[in-house]
Amino acid sequence: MSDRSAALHSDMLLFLTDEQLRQGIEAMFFAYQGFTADPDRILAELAYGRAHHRAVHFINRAPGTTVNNLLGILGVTKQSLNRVLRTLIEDGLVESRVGRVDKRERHLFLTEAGHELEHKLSGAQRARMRAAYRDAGPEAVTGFRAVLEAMMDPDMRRKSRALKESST
Amino acid sequence: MSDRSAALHSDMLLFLTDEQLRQGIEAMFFAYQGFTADPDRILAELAYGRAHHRAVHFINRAPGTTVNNLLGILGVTKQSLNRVLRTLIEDGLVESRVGRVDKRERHLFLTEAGHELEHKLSGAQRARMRAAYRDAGPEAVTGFRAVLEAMMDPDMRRKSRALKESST
DNA sequence: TTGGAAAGTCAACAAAGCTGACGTATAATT
DNA sequence: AATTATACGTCAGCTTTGTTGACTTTCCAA
Repeated sequence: MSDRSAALHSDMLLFLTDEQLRQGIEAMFFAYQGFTADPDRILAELAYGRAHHRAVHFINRAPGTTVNNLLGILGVTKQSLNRVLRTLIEDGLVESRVGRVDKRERHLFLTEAGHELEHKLSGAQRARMRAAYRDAGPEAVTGFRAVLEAMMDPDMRRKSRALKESST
Repeated sequence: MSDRSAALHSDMLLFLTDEQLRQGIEAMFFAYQGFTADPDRILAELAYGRAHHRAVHFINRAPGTTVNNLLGILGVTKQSLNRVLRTLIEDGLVESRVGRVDKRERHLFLTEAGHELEHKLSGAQRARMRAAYRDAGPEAVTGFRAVLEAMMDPDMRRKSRALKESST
């Protein structure tokens, strides 16, 4: 073992105590509470839930996505997604268009009203994210993103990256 | 505005694009999926859910805590917690002792079996956290924690800190 | 000592996940 | 052309975990 890697190793040993890891786990829990709190309040007034939010979010991010694709991103069953999607379509927030090349597919889009809700929800969430970034400082953000990426399941990491690249 | 704060300001403007914020939001979503995946698999085999995990986790962290206190940490109603707690007590994972000074209160403790489950669950979660920290590097961890803290609701931040301090 | 507040429990309901089975339209394969 | 596979929707029924409302038991303060 080189001096350098030995130093790194002992750094890590020092750092990754059980207690530190537990604190990270708890931080993740509490932060996620905060992360969802603002949209939850908005959704509650509209008789929607988090499931609706997620659908609206990802349809906005990948307009024209198919039901099957959305399923893969959200990690739920089609029955579960279908229930949510049906109400969103009925309420005129989402439009479902039959695929032109493959007519079995349904391509999903936000309507004007859908975009409005999306913007309201993501606005609240972005405001919190922005505030957190501001409080933590620019350098912190890089680390934050790196750890989150590393925490994902590999196939989700792939999907996350695909979304990022598609929206540049 | 000083030169320094002007520079910082423009940094921030550059940094906090809508797109960056959205990516942070998505990263949070995908990472949380990964974060809960391992415990979820273990719990499924035991016919328990995430709610049981959370209860067991925080009882372990704050042995002797009251139901009311736990309620505040978890952010659910007492009826919801009670159901979970009841099965854990029936199954012999949690012990509920009537308060000695205030007999209305119940103090909660993990039994031997409870500790075993807690260890199994947190082991899986710690392993993932450790791997993520390792992949992201030590500097990243500081940033990660800072952003998570900043993202919490203030009262939750207080509770998170109280837990940290109590276990040193 | 009595009346209100607090801690906890029981009952019933809702949201959103799940499995399984089935139907229909379209595409792909043989 | 016939078969098989895929994409989507739907029905039924179950589970987990959240909610509100009503009820005891206990404590405390007027």
